[in-house]
Amino acid sequence: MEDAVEALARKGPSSAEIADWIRTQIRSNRFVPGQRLVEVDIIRQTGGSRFKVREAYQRLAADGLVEIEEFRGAKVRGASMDEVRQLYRARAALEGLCAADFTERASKADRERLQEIAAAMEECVENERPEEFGRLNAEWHQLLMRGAGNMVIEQVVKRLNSPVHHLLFGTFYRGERLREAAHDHREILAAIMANDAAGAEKAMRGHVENGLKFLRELDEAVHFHS
Amino acid sequence: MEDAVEALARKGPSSAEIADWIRTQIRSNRFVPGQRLVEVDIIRQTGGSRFKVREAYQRLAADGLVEIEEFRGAKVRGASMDEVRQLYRARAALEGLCAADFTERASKADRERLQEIAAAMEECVENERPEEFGRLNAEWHQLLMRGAGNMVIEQVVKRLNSPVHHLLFGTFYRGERLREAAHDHREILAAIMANDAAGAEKAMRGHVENGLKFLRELDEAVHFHS
DNA sequence: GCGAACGAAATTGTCAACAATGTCGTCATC
DNA sequence: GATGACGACATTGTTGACAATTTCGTTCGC
Repeated sequence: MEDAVEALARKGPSSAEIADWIRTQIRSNRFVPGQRLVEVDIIRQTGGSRFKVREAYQRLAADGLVEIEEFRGAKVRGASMDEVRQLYRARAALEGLCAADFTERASKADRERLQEIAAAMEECVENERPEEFGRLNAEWHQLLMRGAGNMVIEQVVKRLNSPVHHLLFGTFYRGERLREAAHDHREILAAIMANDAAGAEKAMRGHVENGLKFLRELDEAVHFHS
Repeated sequence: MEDAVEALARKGPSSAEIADWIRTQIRSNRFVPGQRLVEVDIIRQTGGSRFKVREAYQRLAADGLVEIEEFRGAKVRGASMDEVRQLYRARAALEGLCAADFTERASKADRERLQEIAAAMEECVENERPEEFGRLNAEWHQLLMRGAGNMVIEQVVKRLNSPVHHLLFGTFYRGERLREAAHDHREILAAIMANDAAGAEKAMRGHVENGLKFLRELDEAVHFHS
C-alpha cells in the first residue's frame, strides 16, 4: 500500500485536500485577498475535478476564508483592521480562559512540555531564528488549549486566525516583537507554574492584546488589508 | 414582484436556503442527533436540486451541525456532555468579554434597548411565558454582542450554540430556571448601568456557567446526548 | 435456530455536457 | 474623444446519467 501520493495519482485529491491546498496558498500569500479563485485554474493546479473544487469552496466559505458570489465564483476574503481587532479581542478572551484552565487542570506532562517549548523559544530569540520561533509559538498556544481540556476553543481559535494567518509568518516575529513575545511568554509561564490561574489569564490576555497592538502599528505603516 | 415564495417556485431554493431549512429542522428537534440526512428526502421536502443539497451539507459540516462520512452521507451531529462543557466555557469567556465591552462602548440607544428587553423579560417571568422569554433572551444576548461592537464574536457564539440550540427551546426556560436566569440578567444589567465593566463581565460569566450547571442537572436526569 | 455468503435495492460519489450569467473588447454614434 | 450598444469569450450554475459503495433482506449450510 502506497501513501497519499499514490492515492492522489490514482483518484485525484479529495475536496478536503483541495481545501487544505487552497488554505496553504492563502496562508503563504500566494493567493492574496480579493483574488478570484477561478475553478479551472484550481483544477489544473490540484488535479481535482470541478465538483470537488466547488465542494472545497463551500467549506472555505463557511470557514470565512473565501467569499462566494453568485456567478462570480469564490475570491479570497480580506479582513478590515476593525475585524482584526474584534478577532483579537475574541482570541484574548478564549486563550485567557485556557491559560486559567490550564493552570488548574493540566497534567504534569503537559506542564513540563510547556516549559520545554518555552525554553526552546528562548534559544530562538537569542539566535534570531524567527521562523523556528513562529513554529514553536503555534505549538505552545496549541498545547495550552489542549492542556486546558478544551478542543472546542482550539478549533475556534484556529478559525479566527485564518484570515490573518498569512501575516503571522514572515513579517510578524522579528526584532523587537520577538523579544516582546518572549517576555509575555515568561510572564504567562511564571503564573501557571505558581498556580495563579487569574494571573495566567490576565497575562495571556495582555499577550494577545500586544499582538493586536503590533498589527495596528504595522497597519499604520503599510496598509496591507483590503 | 412577489417575494421569496415566488422565487422559490420558479428556481428552487439556494443552497444557503436549504442549509437554513435543515438548521431549522435540527433546532426544532424534527431532525435528531444521529439521524441520517438522505439526499432524496431533503430534495423532496425542499424542492432543491441534489447539487444544492450537497452544497448545503458542506456548509453545515463546516458549521459542525452535521457529519459527513464517505458513502454514508450526512447525519446530524450530537454533542457529548464534555463537549457541551467546553462550549459553555468558551461562551462564558466570549460573552463575558462582550458584557465588559458593552459597558465601555455601547451607545445610549443600545443601553436603553437593553433595559427595555430586560423589563419585557421580567413580565414573561411573572406571567410564565417561557417561549416569549426564550425569544427575548436570544435578542438580549445578541444586542449585548452587537453593542459591544464585536460581530465576530456574535458569529462564533451562534456557531457554538448550534449543537445544543434545540435544547434551549422547550425544556430550557421553565419554572426555577426561568427565575434564575432573570435574576442573573438583573445582576448583569445593574453592573452595566453602573459602568462597572469588570462586574458585568463576572456576572455574565456566572450566568453562562449557570446555564451549563442546569444542563448538567438535566443530563443526569435524562441522557439526551448521543 | 444461527451465522455467513450472496445479491438486489438504496444511497452516495463522480463526471461531462449544457444553460445562464458575467466580462471585456469592438464598433458605431454623437 | 466619450459613451453606450452589441457580441464573442470566459466563467459559473444546473442537470442528468452512470459508477462505486453501503445496506438490508434472503438463502444456504451447519
